[in-house]
Amino acid sequence: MVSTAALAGTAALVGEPARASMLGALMDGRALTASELARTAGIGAPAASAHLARLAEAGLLAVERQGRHRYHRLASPAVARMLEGIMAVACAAPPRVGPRDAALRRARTCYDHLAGRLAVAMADAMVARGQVELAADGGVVTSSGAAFLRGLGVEVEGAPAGRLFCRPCLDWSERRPHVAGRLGAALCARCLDRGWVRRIPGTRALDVTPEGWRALREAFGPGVEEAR
Amino acid sequence: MVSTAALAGTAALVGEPARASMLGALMDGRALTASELARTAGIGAPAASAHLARLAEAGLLAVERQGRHRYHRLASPAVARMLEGIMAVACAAPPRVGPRDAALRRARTCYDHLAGRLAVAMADAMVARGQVELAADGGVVTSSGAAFLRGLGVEVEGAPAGRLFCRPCLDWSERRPHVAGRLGAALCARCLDRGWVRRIPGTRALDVTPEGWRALREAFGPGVEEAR
DNA sequence: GCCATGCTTCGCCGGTCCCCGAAGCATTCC
DNA sequence: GGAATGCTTCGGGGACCGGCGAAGCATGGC
Repeated sequence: MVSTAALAGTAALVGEPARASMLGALMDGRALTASELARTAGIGAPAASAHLARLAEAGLLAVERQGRHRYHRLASPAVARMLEGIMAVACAAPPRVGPRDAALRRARTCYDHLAGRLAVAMADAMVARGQVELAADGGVVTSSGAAFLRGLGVEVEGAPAGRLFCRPCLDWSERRPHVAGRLGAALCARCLDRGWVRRIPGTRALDVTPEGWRALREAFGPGVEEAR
Repeated sequence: MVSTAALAGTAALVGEPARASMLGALMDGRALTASELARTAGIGAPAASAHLARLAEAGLLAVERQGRHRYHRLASPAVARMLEGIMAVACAAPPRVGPRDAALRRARTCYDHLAGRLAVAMADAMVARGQVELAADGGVVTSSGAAFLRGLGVEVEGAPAGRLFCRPCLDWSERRPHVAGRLGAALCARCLDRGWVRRIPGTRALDVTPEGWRALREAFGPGVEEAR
């Protein structure tokens, strides 16, 4: 029973609105300062300081001091995976999903990869064309998929035997899988640095540029337009 | 911000010692009655009833009434995945891992598959022999692996294109991946019904029978003995 | 029909923990 | 050096939540 205490302790850290809000803000993979996180959570500096100290102590956050600022980020991909897992359960529960956060539902980052309708549509397109195969417990990129991705400028070095792996990640708003893992991260990075999508400051939501819609349509087919 | 409230709510449900204890007890995939869970958590019937009602309401548990008993089980594999994810983070944090629960660390069930030293050793053996390939974000069974598994009587119907998928699951006690997913479940079931491992009542720990050690050694090589 | 068992609801108590205001270091800029 | 900014520590007040005991429905066995 020693382990369930640890389970409860970690979950309790996430199970507090202010802390959850901070962790959610960090899910895009960036590092934020203590005061930015305090503002996000809607609490004062002292309370934020205490929360952040506890999260860091427990190994959920990594802290980096830079001058008189303290930058906080998720300590590891495992933490992001944990948060994704909780969100998947959290958003499966309520029968009625709020119509809010339309921008978030359309396109957002999920730690290091894309999520939302756009990401699901991209995954669907790649699956339909036999470029990737996704199952509940894993996914692979086929050789035609590798060629397609190379054409996009996405280079993912192979996994064990030269294969390309991609982890499926249950999209909490769409409730269908999108592409995560190394491939998801590379794809997201490519979309950002080609200017196809842009971060919307202050949120995890993403804006798809007009050029982005053109390029994505050309690469992934007309299906992605439905995410618009 | 609507989503972080849900995140906090779900995490808070897990973040309470009594509830975490109950969820932990259900991680072996079985269904237990309310009173059994109350005993496990070390609380009275009224408190347990309230907790279970909340967990069911939130969609973490599925309840099935059978006569005057109420059987509770995890509502879905997603819930188990969430709990695994939290455990992985929880057990990565504390630098000192208690020497307790030696039996749990050796071999246990993890929802529907095997975990602990034994499971990691089995995964290692299969990887070393090129029967499965595991990466952080996915895994596949090779054709030689499929033949090996068939020989064991483990039949897993193919994923998308006739491939066999196996999800890697970070072992919270060993901090290395073992085999989960459909393959993990099938392997675990096979070990149980051949009498190689037996459930130890009242815990998720597993006992490996003498015959089990012989059979596992023969199938997976001498490496598994080190888990003994 | 009656009792026993399993689970739930109600009312109350107690502890935990989360927040803020004020004051105290640390770092940088002028 | 002095002032401003960013963050932390301290102390106190308040709210939330979990636990038990007693009593109230259900279901099953005799």
